[in-house]
Amino acid sequence: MSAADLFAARGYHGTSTREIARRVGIRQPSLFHHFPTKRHILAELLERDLVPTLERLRRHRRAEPAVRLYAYLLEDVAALVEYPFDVRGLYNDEVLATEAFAAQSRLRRRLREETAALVAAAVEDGTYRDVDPRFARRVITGMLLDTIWASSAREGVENRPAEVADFVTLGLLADPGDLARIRRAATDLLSG
Amino acid sequence: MSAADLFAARGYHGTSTREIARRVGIRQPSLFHHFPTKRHILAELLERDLVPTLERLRRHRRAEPAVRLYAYLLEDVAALVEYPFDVRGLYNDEVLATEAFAAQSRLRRRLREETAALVAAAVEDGTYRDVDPRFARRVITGMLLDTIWASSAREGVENRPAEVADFVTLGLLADPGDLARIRRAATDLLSG
DNA sequence: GTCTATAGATCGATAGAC
DNA sequence: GTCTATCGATCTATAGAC
Repeated sequence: MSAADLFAARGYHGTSTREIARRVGIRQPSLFHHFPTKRHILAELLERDLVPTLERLRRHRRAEPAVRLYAYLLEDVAALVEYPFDVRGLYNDEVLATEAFAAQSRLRRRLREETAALVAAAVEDGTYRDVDPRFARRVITGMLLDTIWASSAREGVENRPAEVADFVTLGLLADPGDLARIRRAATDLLSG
Repeated sequence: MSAADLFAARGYHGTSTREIARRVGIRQPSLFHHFPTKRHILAELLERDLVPTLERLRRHRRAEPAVRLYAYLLEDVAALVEYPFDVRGLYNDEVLATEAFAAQSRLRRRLREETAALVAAAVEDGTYRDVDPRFARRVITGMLLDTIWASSAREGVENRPAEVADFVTLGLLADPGDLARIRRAATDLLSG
């Protein structure tokens, strides 16, 4: 569904149902046979992004927090780079605060909370230095979103997951010498 | 001018000239006495953000690259947090690629190039590890934009500039032990 | 499930009085 | 420099035939 690309590039209001329909190959009113309103179209696209992302974050529950976060970053960036549609910019619109997107907003809040909790746990066990988990969470989501700009800009995308995971981990570690160990544990987790 | 808040929150297309006019306290057609088109309104707002940002990046030309970048981050985040209007989301719309915004796109490209060049110089002199300067540039702009979300969300904003500068520098340094020295040099630069 | 036709609202921008 | 009035385009969504 390339409607997401339109929403991402031009925003919710800048994307007309006529144009969405044209990309799908039907006429504008035919859209309303599949979706009750324009908002429901965006809601489904958001859902299709948020659900697997949250699922990735929740994997490997038994691993140590810093390793889990590293593994999550590897998987998430890899997934974003290969995405069937362009997510960037999907989340920058005020319409998302609307009643119609309540379910998606809940998913998004949960994603944020659980990311911050993971950081907090790694601070707690001494692996990370004493950073504000909400600050770290914001850095991470900011990097993830901006990473996607890169993937469409097609610049050396192969090792980007490792770059992102390394950068974030280095910014958070109490002892930077831990990086190699964490990286190894995370890749073991994913390959095993 | 609170029109920027509207553009930032709802995107270019989601912001009507009627609403902009209402915030300014005049009627919609009166706007067109001050600006020839709606696009020129956004163009001026972009200009008002980009020009001082680029100026900040260019300060302290004689300092070493890693120190300059640290000082830039301190100043830029501090400025963003105190901004008279909300910049977040201003730069996420496809309309910016339009002819009407050619001048602002040039400014923005220059900002990106010079940031990447600063990173490249710090890699060159051995202060930073061997990261892709464009990747680092993207991380930095991603963090800066996402930082602003925090400022409007009003969560412990006082030491955010230092948090951002520390995080970015730690993610880039070849020797994390350099952080204290660079931080000191940068604050000296700004106070001196 | 797709179509044509169109309702009803809102958009950016202009005309012209004051 | 602000106003009222309004044009013409475009928008989401509905009605109803096939």
